Amino acid sequence: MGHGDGRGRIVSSADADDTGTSILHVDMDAFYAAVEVLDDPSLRGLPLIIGAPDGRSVVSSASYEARRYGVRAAMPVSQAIRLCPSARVVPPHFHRYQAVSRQVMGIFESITPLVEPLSVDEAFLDVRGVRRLWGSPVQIARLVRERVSDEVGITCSVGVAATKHVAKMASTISKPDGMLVVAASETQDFLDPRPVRAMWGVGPKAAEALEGRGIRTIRDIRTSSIDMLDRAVGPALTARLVQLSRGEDARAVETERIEKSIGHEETFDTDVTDRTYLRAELLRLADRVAARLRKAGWETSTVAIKIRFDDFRTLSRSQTLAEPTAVGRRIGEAAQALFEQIDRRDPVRLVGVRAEKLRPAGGGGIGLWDDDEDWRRVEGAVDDAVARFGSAMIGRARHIGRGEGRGAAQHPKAHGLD
DNA sequence: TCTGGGGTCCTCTCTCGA
DNA sequence: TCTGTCGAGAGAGGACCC
Repeated sequence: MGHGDGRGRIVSSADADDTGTSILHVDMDAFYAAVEVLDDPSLRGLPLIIGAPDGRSVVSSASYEARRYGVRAAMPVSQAIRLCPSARVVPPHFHRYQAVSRQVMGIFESITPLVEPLSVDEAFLDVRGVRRLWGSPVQIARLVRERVSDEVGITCSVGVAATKHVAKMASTISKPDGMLVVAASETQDFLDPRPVRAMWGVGPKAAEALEGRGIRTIRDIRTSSIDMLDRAVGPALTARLVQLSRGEDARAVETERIEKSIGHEETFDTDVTDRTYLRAELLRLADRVAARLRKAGWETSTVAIKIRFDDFRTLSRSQTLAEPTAVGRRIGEAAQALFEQIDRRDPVRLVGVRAEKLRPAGGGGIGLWDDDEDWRRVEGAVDDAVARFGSAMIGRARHIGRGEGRGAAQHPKAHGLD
């Protein structure tokens, strides 16, 4: 999702030179905010902040009207409201965004079978094989933009280039509601003056390390010594950045993506010291992970937990299981055992459980447990928790257990229940 | 003035066996 | 039998992406 506010936007004309290009990067403009406007047109033109208005939530997306005040994704909602007090804060509706995303991806797939979704709101398209059907890459980009606008009612931006990296940079620069074409022969001129931070894979830390050595533009990366780059960002990133800085990017548009891990984590409204409650949370998260594993037909052979303390220091622990499993109880027990290894007793703000090293289910997990039985056990655990923490928790806990809740979990202390 | 959630990938350290 | 070395794999932590 783009973080910019549209300043510095560059777009191409409809008859731009697209020689040597075949990759499109399509990115929806302020996607979550656009879907909210779609569903409630009275919001059009208002500064919108998509994020839970209470607790410790952060901005998931913001309309361009809000971005002009400095509001950015991943910023705490409280800070965003201070920057833009007139903004309307809208809680996110993720199921709705996924539904609109499916509609948009359907349009892409009706144009080319080579579609690689990157997230809910962006995708790469390889249009090499469909030129005779739809025309040149520029004509296809225009078609995509028209169809998304006409059939879905939201705008998108498209980068057209010879490689994925350049196409992605181009779409970012053309936002919102634009198209930028970089012909193969113009790639180096396009890349050279851009800041290192604009490169895919260069975040705040890498940018700081590079800029601290005077490496500020992509041209600087291209012309710096490998030794200096190595010292700044390490050999793996150096190799990648040097290639990208030359416009070399052999990555194809991949239509299949294999999940490598599945996890859940939750930040509490207020920090938690009660270890019994934290153990129960781990079990609940493990159940959600296990349910997703079974639904996807996977088993896990490694369970990892994440604990974030009140000072934001984060620990992780992981363990390889004797046997792969998709059973919530086994994952939960492993998570709880890992938790017991952590000596620190400070207040905890977040707990997470993740299943790693996935493999297709072949044995014990599936078949031993069905969802109904798991739910009976979850309901039983909820009843135990209610007995322990008070009845006011029951509605919230059951909602969370069924995956209906979202955002920060509620500790009973937050309600003054214990 | 506080810092979500769901992921992937990389680096470093440690352990273990050859 | 002891010591050193090397590679593989596991585990921990961090950076990055949307």
